[in-house]
Amino acid sequence: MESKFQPAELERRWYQEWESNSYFAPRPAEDTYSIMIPPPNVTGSLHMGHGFQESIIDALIRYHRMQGFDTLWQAGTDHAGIATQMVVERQLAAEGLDRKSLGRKTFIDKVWEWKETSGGTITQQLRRLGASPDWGSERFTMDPGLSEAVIETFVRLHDEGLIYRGKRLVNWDPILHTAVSDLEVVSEEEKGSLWHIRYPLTDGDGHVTVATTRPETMLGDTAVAVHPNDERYRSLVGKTIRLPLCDRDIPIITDDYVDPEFGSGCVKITPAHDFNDYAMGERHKLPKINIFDENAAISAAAPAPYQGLDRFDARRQIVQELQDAGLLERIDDHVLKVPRGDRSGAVIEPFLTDQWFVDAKTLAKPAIAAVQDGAIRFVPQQWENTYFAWMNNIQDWCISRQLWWGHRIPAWYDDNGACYVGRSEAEVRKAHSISDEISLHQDEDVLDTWFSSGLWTFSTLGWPEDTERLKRYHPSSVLVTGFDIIFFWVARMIMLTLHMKGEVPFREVYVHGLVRDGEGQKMSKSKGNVIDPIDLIDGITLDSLLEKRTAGLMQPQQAERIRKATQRQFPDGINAYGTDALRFTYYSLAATGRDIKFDIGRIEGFRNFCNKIWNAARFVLSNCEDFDAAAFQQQQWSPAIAERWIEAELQSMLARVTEAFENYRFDLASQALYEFFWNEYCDWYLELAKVSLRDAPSMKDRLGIQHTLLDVLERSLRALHPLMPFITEDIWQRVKVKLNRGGPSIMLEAFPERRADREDKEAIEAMAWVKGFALAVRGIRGEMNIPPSKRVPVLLRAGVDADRIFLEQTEPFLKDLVGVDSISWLTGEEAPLAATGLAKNLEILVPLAGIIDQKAELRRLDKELDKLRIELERVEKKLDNQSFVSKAPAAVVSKEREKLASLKEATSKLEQQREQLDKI
RNA sequence: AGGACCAUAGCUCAGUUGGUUAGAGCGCUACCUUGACAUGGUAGAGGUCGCCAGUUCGAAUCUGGCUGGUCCUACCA
Repeated sequence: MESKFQPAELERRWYQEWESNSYFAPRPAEDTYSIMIPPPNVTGSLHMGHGFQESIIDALIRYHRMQGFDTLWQAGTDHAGIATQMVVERQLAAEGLDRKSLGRKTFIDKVWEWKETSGGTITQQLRRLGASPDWGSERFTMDPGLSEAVIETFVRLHDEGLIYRGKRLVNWDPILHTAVSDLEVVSEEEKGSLWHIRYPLTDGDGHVTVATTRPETMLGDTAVAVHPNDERYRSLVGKTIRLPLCDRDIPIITDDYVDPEFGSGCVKITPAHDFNDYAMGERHKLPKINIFDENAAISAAAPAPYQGLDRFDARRQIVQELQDAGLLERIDDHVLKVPRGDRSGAVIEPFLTDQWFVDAKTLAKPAIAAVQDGAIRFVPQQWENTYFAWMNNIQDWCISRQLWWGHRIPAWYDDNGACYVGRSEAEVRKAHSISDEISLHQDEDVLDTWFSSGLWTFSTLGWPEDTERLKRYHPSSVLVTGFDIIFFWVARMIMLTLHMKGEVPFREVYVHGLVRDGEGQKMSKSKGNVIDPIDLIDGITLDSLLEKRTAGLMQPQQAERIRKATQRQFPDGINAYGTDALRFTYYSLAATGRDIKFDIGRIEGFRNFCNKIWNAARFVLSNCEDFDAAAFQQQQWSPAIAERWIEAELQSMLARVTEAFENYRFDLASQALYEFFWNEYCDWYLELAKVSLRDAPSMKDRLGIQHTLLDVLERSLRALHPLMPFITEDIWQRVKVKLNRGGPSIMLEAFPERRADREDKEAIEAMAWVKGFALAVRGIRGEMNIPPSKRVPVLLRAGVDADRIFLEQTEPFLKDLVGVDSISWLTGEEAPLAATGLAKNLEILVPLAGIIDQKAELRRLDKELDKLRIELERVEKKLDNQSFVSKAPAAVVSKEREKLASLKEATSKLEQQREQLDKI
């Protein structure tokens, strides 16, 4: 083995080994455990969020697989309607083509072609993470089976009246030319203006002033509204105004919605282009004038001079004309929220069109109940509030999209516009007795991507067929996802699955946080702060990183700033840390579902941990070359104190790890493993074993110690494996040979079994004593600057029986661990001049002769005494408090009393020692 | 506007039903290349647990308020 851990080669080798042997496939067992991957977009590449999420899923999967479950991790990808269509359209644009000139069929063929050739990037990258999904059953949301599930669901919901078609005001993306759902609209504050416009009264008796952020929509105004209690306008209510530039008369009405405090307290109402105005229009039966076309340019419904103008050009022109007419009272600067499409960035236009909707209110009821009554549990639980808040307030879901890439809506129209929904044209004709002479054409629209994602947990398992897989793996055990898609996906999955399948899609939802950069900023291409998980695994030079971060920016002027920031943060690029270190970093940061600031220092620390494991294994293997498993088996070896102790520590680690896994506390699991392996096994047990092996024990003892070294290492590797799959496999393969146990791969082995009979309190106490002794002597050595090469004698005084027993059990270790050449008890005679340390109340003296600076020792003692006295005072005060003594539980009080006695004794011992030292 | 979460060492974070001398990693200081590992070892410095009240014998932990930060939902034309 190399002296340094080199991850790259072995990661590739082992992954290939696992995959080619189908180790990821489910294996029959009584209990099942299943997780459906949140399907990444086929267009996507792996980012830190995926890395984090899939690492968590893989840990859960590997852990349960090792616990003996029939474990399925369902793999797959999402067709991601808008995102994918945009990618392919952009490519066509580069070739001077567009989808309309190609036609629907050719365009869709192109998208499929693209999906086949370059759509699998992300699944390849998933492999680099060591992910172990069942690749053999990978699904895509537009596979025939899944498409069938989509059509079946649509038709059934339609038959039940839960899907309907209607003309509604929807969010329209004028670049993509499609409706989008509320969730696909992001509103950010932007600087704008508030125009105050005079609307003259029809009777010529003055005017009212309305304030608006969108003057161009006045072309579609059908009323002006004031608050019913607003005295200023009371006399005008019922009159009409003459709408400037339009020569239409529109009424002045009252509505509670109007805030008299804002602007002039008088609002123009445009029912066809604003959601609030739409609602008001419905209340007051106002006409709706649609003044835009699908490009958000002015339509034929508006006065001729403006027709065909883009909305922003129209705005400029209208403002100018109002000003020329003296109707523009003033313009205020105004910050407003501008709604933009999350994909296109275009300003979203509320637009009246025919669309398909899901009656979400009806579906939400059982979905709310499922979480309320605990059929589905959120972890952390607080997310349930978010879920309820949205579900109790849910709006009907617009599911039609004016795109080509996606599941086409299974509805057909005849030439009279009559609409028929069915599984196919043939079914529709048959059901409605439509003869072949009558032509039918299918709805041009496709379904929102999230409609098919909503069926993911059961469509992937073969539904609507009643398959074995479906029976076996549904409902899934847990959904692992980010809070950002609770509404998009989680809620819709729960609604659709409960309704279609009659059961919950999953029993638990583990909601993890977002991965942010070191400063807590969201990682984004435009900020130039993205870290690619693959770069953390393989490393990247500064030049390549700069290239990557500044290429293809939407705002090229940001490039210089990004270069500088990147150079500052990664002056030497990024080192190659390997997958295991990256994964372990994710786990250590995965606490309580909060957001993660990704700190490069953490991964470096865990790379070092990998190296530590590697070198510990090197040490063990090189010291066990002559180990003979068969010979060991034949002996009746009873473990000595050090071996009993490390076994007990292993048990306690396993208990912590198991509990952590049950509670999705991957940070605690990783910490327990790290602490056990480094701070107990490496720091102490390997050192103890060195001593015992060197002291030429019997062959029986030698085999026993070697067995412990190998066996504890082997079980540690198995416990670590769900978190660090590669290094554990590589080392395990070498260790299992020595132990003569195990199958072809660590990933198929059982998670280490817990053994209550090996929780050895006595051994733990003995080792605690050893540690206390070592710490006391090392403390003296350290602060007295005694060189490590200098061996010192140690004298003991004032011990109790336990001290003598422990000393007897562990004396050989003590000498080596802390560089001591002799240990003896002081009996009666005067102690020599010495430095004093305490382990509990055992006095440990290191004679000063020729070694120690007396002044330094006095300083050291004073420091120790100060600490003791502060603590002593605190405890005394506590015990002097009558109400503490009478009200606190007896156990707490007696613990304090013991502490007091012990502190007093320690203080007086050190004081005596100090006095003696001071005299000389 | 409503809601959620966060505030602990220079930095990133643990601290599970109130009782520890408040911890870890990184960074920092000193010493050490001793046969697994300098991606290492040993010792050490560093915190009035954001602020103010309250409950309690006892508060980092519970309650209320305040300040600062992050985010979500809704939205004023």
